Amino acid sequence: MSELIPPIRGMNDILPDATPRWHQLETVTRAVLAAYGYREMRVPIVEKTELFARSIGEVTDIVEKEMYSFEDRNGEHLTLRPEATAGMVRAGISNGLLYNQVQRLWCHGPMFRHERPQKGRYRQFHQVDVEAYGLAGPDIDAELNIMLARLWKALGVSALELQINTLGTPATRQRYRKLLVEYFRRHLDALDEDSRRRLDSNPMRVLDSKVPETRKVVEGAPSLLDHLDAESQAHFAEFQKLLDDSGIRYRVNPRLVRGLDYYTRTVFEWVTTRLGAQDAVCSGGRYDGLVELLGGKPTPAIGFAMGMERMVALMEAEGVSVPDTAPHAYLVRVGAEAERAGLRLAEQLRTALPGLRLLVDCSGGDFGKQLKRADKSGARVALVLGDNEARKHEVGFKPLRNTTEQVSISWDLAVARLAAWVQ
RNA sequence: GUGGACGUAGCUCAGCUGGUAGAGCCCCGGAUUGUGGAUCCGGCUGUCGUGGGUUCGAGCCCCAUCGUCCACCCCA
Repeated sequence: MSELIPPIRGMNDILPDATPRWHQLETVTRAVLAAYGYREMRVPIVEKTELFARSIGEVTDIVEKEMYSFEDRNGEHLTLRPEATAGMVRAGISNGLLYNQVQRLWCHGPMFRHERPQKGRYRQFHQVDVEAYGLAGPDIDAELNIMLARLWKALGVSALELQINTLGTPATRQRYRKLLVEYFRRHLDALDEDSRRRLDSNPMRVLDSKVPETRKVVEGAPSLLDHLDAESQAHFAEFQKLLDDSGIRYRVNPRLVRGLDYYTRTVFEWVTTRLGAQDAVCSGGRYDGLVELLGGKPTPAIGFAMGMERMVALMEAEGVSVPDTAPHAYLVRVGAEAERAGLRLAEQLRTALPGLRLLVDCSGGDFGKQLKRADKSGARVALVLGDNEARKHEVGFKPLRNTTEQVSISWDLAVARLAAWVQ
């Protein structure tokens, strides 16, 4: 044997036992998004590095130390996307989708961040990314979360809490930032090292600190909610009213600060207590300035990203059942005539019954061996074909999950029997 | 990037104060030459993560390295 080539750290293979769960998540998500008028778009996984640097923010952790960046053969600086919004906006502008138009769009696929892997955090991970463009009012903010509440219900998960906050306009945020920095500077001694560092790079993140000492200081800090401009305040109030109307429960979390620079006004996060430290399953917010920042016409926008690995983990944790993917029937063949006839029978069944999952034993052996495999496959029934049956155009119909006797029936009748199990 | 725990068969794991590697599951064969499940019998599989070092001798001790997990940081 040759030398083994190991997989890349933090990048997972999603194995056949796991894919039914992923399909379930994708299928349900697709249906809910369609019900709200969202259309799928597919964009490249690689973009120019500049796109992410400009949109996410030069001084964010993502851009400073987490991106998979490289030079291609032409010397262009490219990056594996660390998030989807920048590419979606770029594609929207490139293709004229965002000019004076309302668009409800979504995409899904892999994202890449060079972080230390842990539970719910990987270097290649997958997101469903949803974006609404051209809508400035709080009703779309609310609708997105109403839609998410419906999605959670459809997926069968309940251990999620909605947290909301507002960051105001860039102008108010800047003013507030100043106040905040001044306040923290007065209490510098009480701040931990990380928080001191953040004071220069991203002071609002200090509000999110988990260090007890720092938390005490944070409690006395000025709140952004008290320094909002009137319009942002009204927007946030209306957003909450609409959530109330829909019976969506939420908690205002003044410390909720998104890590990406482009967020404005409404931000939100659906969190769970069931997944350890990486508790945010879905989060997003408004980014009214991003389209313009990337060279488009000023366009209000709001969106969110759902972490698929985290959602899959939550579904597992909550014991959501997975659709059965075991074969409906397992065909065993013994004898030269039966072997040939069996393949014809299998094709007839598949033609007559779209959706039928039929496995033909091609490993050989006597009836005992093949039936053992039939049982292991999880099939409901074994179709038993020997030369005797083949000559008479019949097949043994042997239920494997109850004690019903095997019967010999015509091929046509086999179609009718199996039809009941195929949707 | 920081800290801690852990890497032994395909999987889950045991392996004593350092003495030449084991169990269960899985898989394969048989009991059962046209019939699965339960039971019984037999069998296969190991760069002990990798590379060094200490030692007469290393799965065990030391160093380095890679990986996994958990937490920090950050975030989906």
